[in-house]
This record gives sequence, structure tokens and C-alpha cells, in this order.
Amino acid sequence: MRIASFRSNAYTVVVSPPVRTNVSIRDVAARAGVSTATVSHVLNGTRGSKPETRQRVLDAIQALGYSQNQAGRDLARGRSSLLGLIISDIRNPFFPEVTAAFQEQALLNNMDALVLNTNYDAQRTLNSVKRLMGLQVPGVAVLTSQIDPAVMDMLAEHHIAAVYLDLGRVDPSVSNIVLDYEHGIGEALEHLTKLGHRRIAYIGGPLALHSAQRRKNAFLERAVQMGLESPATIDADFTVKGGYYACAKLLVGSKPTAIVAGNDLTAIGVLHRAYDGGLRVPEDLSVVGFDDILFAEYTQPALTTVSVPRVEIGRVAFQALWTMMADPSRTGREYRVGTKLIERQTTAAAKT
Amino acid sequence: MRIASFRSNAYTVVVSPPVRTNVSIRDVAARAGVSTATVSHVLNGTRGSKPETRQRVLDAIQALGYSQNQAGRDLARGRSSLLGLIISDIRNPFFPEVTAAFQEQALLNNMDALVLNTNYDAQRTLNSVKRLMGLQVPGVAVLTSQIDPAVMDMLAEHHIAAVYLDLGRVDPSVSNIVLDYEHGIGEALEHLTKLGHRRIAYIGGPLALHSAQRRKNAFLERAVQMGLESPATIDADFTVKGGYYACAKLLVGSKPTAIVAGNDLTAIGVLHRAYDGGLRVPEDLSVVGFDDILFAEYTQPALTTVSVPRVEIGRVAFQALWTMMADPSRTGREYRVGTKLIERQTTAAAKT
DNA sequence: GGAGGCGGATTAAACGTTTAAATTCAGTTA
DNA sequence: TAACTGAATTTAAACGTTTAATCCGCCTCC
Repeated sequence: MRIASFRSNAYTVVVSPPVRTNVSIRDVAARAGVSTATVSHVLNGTRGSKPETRQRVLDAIQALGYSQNQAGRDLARGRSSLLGLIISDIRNPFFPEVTAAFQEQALLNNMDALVLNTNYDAQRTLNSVKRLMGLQVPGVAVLTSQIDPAVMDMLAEHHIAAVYLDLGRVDPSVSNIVLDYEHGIGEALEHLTKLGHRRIAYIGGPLALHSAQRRKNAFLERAVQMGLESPATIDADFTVKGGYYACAKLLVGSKPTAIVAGNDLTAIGVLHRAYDGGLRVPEDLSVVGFDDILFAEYTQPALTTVSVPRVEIGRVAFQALWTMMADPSRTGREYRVGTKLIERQTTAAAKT
Repeated sequence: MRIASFRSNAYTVVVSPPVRTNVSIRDVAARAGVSTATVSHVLNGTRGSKPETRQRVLDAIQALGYSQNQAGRDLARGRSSLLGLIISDIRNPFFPEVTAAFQEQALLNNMDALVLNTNYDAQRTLNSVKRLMGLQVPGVAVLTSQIDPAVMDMLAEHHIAAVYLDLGRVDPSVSNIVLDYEHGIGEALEHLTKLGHRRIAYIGGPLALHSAQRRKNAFLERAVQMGLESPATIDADFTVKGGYYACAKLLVGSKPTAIVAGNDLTAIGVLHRAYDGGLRVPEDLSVVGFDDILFAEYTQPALTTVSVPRVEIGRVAFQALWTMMADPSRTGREYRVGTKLIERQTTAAAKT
């Protein structure tokens, strides 16, 4: 062992001892004059104790500055107090709020959340899940937009509670959060038509993304339903640049008077293209985004957008796991969260 | 126990058994015909083994789909493979990149990062640290802008490697990352003076924040050094709104021709105020931000700003911990990371 | 041919909890 | 008074690793 290679003798400075700051449950028990079992029960509320004993234990804990060793605990219980949260990329402005909300809930229930970025890489996702299983997590939220069946299988096989985003299915130990895109998009289209828009184009994301697919469908269905002229659509890549170029393509020929973007970054690209092309927003062109990321409020002009309730998603994800973990039958269920239009300044009456 | 309260009899459906998917190191050892010690050593490379034995172990692992139980491992080693990363708020655009970089490095070294938001709350910070200690983490990066001495003490007491941001000090088990604000601010001021600006105002953050303090000082020192007319400064709150109102105050009387903001959000507020006040940026007013958050690139016009190398900070934070953890003497050191000006479109020649 | 060294493997004792099962003990009932 | 309850507590056996201490051959060197 490396530490052992440090010989110390009378003349050397005393090296900080290889202390394990070892105040264990046994020390607490000794000081309180009870058994470790009692301490454990007091700590976990697993069984009633005489108020007086209880207090003695609490005092001892206080006096010794004891804190539970999770490793021992996890080992004994066969599961950890960590929950897995798998997301695509924390740098994507969609995720920080989801993450924060999830963690917040976890904390309230005395758990922690281990957040893992997959970087949109399936192999990495699988590795993440493997790590989580090594950690004996009792539950995992997979909030990426693509879901690898191998991941699902692996979690199911080990009977780990799991919650997914927009997975079409619910099973024992598997819950599902479905995003109601239709509602928000419906509001957006109603808003635009009320303002007199008829030629409304849509710029979406890469169809490999399930969410891009679903958003686009929601748009098209609603558009047809409302009898709009066959709407132009382009599939871009959910980036600012992508939005910029897609917009450029749309602004030739029979121009749309309004553009709905599949996410806010795309909408920002549209805003830039419009500016560079001498089009004023919203006077010459109305723009609606999707997501309501933090910065939507700060674009110039402020972006009208369909908000996706990220905080709620995070909270619901935790609740889903928690519910399944508490239920011996592990029944999964479906949770529905809505989207809605946030009107800001990038929409106005269509030019006639 | 809750589970136990479920009586099952011959007539009920069989409840999914309380399986512990128990393929342990013992099973691997048995199948490979070796002792658990050997398996452990193969797994950790802690000791040489005959290639042939090694292979047998590896095969057994493969065949059984074994994966290490971290709880057992952590318990035996007295420390976990988790590193703590304490940040103020993952929703603050400064942190996602730092976090991602830190996690990236951790992953490369077979560790995980547990990210904890303090929400700028000292009590919560302390609780976070306590949790981390319960988890037996071998190291903690505290990248909040305020550092509670109680936190430092607690970590030091338990000999846990720690790295801080802009803490003025280095100790055994304590490293420090110092941000060289001066360099970037110097570049910004040179850039502005070269463009003919003389009246340059500064809008900072709440002085309770150490980083706000340091940025402001860096600005003032450089300004004096360069012989600028005594610059107006306002301490705002690092938000868009704050920037907006601070800017409003500056735009009366002898107006500045350029404004340097203590962070990008503030700068965005300035941009908005200028727009609302009929001032064109950069023709009538030059603006420089600080941080270079993702969105700096997407403001209209794109924000000139002093970039703080977030990815590098995350990486360095990990390296600092890793280095101390590997060093039996736990020597801490100081790491310096630079800032630099990113010229975009919010600066131009001063109006004469 | 014995001493010594060495690489490769095993044995067995931790590590700090949780939790069935056993024990104690005071109170109640027959 | 003996038998029974039930609450409060203790005992002790896991849980799955790591690792110091041993052991076992085998080789080398006098």
C-alpha cells in the first residue's frame, strides 16, 4: 500500500495519520448504552422505541458528530440512496431545470440523484446504466429523447424502477411521461390564425429524434384540422444555425407570414435570418418557438413560444420512481404533462 | 416491513420475487476456479496474475454478466468512487459546461460525479457536504462563488481532498483554482480604448459575491492603470433585469460611450435598455460582457465578451482532486486559468 | 543441498450497516 | 399463580468487497 511506504521516525514531522474518521454506529450505541440495532431503528424509524431511549441515541449522535455510512447501509439493504438520472446533455438548455427539479424532490426524500450525460451516444447510455446498476440504484429516470431498447431490457431484467419520456408503454416497474405537445401547438396555431395568418411554415428537428417527430406530427395534424393551406415544413437540426438556413430556404417564393419552430434555438436562428434579410419581426414575420428556454425571454424581441414544463417533468419523473419503489407490486403508470403557449413579442397581425 | 405484510397464498398471482440479482465476486471465483482475492486483483490490477488465470477470470465475468457491487467495494476500501461537485445552481448558465467537463474527466478515470446544487444557501451547502461525507467521497470540488468556512473546516477535518474557486489559499488536501480576470479585462479595455473610448462604465454584481468583487477590482485597477477618466460603476445583481436598470441609470448626464458588464446576463440587460432607449449598439454604445455563456453568441448583435474557460475549469477541478488523491502527502497546489476577450459585434469606434 | 527470494495464489479478517429471530420484561388474563 | 401477550430491545448473521498475512512451489545462488 502506498501509504505504508512512508516510514516515519522520531525525527520526521508527524504525518497526518491515516485516520478513518471512524465514528460508527457502534460508537453511538456504546455511548447511548444500547445496541446497534436500536440505533439503526431510531435512525430509520423502522420500529418504535421508548422516547427516552430514542433521546439518548439522538444525544449520542449529536455528541459524536456521527453520520451514517452509506456504503455500509447500501450494502446491507441491497440498494443505494442514489437515483439515476440519465439525460442527453446537461449543456442543452432543456435539461438543467429538469435536473434541478428532480434533485430537489430527491433531496426532500433523503435521496440523491446521480446525473449522467449520454452525449446522445447509445453506447455511452448503456455504460451509464451499467454503472448505475453497479451502484445498486433502486430507480432510474431516462429522459433522453431516444431510448435504446437494450437499456430498457437491462433495467427491466434487474427489476429496477424506470421512468421514460414519451415511451409509448407502461409495464411493471416502468412508468412513462407523455408530453402533450398537441395542446400547446394547438394554442399557437389558433393564436396565429386569429391574427390572420394563413401561410404558416414549420421548421423541425432531425426526425431520428422521437421528440422532433412528435412535434412535427402535432403541428401537421392541427394545421390540417384547422384547414390551413398545405403548410411548408423543413427538417433542420434543432440548432441556431440550422434554423437560420432553414429560414433562408423558406423566404423565397410564396413566403409564409409566420414560422413555427420545433425548438427555441431554431426560432432564434429564424430571428437572426429575418433580421439579416431586412424583415422585421413581428411586423413582417411572426415567429413561434418551442420549449421556452430561459433565453426565450431575452431575445430581441422576446420570443413567443410553446412552453414545455421542465420543472414539472423533473418532479413527475421523481414521483414516478418514488411511487413504484414504494409499491411492492411495482405498478407503473402514465403521467401526462401539458404544454402551453407563452405570448411574447414575436407574433403580430399578418400583413395583408 | 412493508413487503412482509403481503400475505400470499396458493390462489394469488405470484408476485415478482424480491430477487437480488446476485452474481457476486464469489460466483465468479467459483466458476473460474480461483479465490475471490484473485478475482479482485484481476479486476483492479492490484497485483500481477498469470495471463492464463487472468483470462479464466475474465471469461467467468463475461459468462455470468458480473458487475462489481460498489457498495461492497466502497465499504471495504473506506471510500467511494463518487466525487462531489458542489455548485450554486445548475440553472445558472455558467455551470452546465463546468459540470459536463468535470464529469467527463471523472468518467475517464472510472469515477462518477455527484452534482449538488446549493441554491446559494449556506445551510444547504453544509448539508450537501455532510451527505458527501456519508457517502465517503474521497474528494469534493466546491465551485460556488461564496465559500463557507464551516465547509472548509469540515472537509479538512476529515482529510477529504478539496478544490475551491478563487480561494486565496492552498493547504494539504486543499487546492485552489484562481481565475485570472485581469488578463481578459485588460484586453477588453485595450480593445475599447483603441476604438477611441474614454468614458467606460462598469456594471458589476452583488459585492457579497467574491467573484463580483474580484471582477470589479480587476476592472478598476486596469482602468486606473490606463489612465481612464474616473469610471462610473454600479453594483447590480448579475441578472438581465438588474443590467437593464443599472444601464438606465448610467444613460443620464455625461453618458459613457462604452459599458463593461460583470456578466453576460447583465450585458444582455444593457442591450435591451439601449434598444428601448433608441440607442444603437454598437454605433452609439459599445457593450462588453463577461463569461461568454452559450447565448452570448446569439444576442442581437452578437455580444463581445470576456470568456471564462468553463470547460477548463471543470477539467482542472477534477485534475486537482485526482492529483491530491494519488499523492500520499496530499499536497495541494494552485491552478491558474486565464480569461480572454472574444470580439463579436457589440463594440465599435466611439462616436466623436 | 540448504537458504533465500519471488511470483502467484489463498485465507480470513475487516469494513458499517440492516434485520430476522431470539430474548427480556412488564402487564394482563384465566 | 401460571400462562400468555406484546412492546422494547438485543443478538448475530448477512451484504460483497478489499487486503494484510500466509502459503506454496520453483528457481537461483553459494
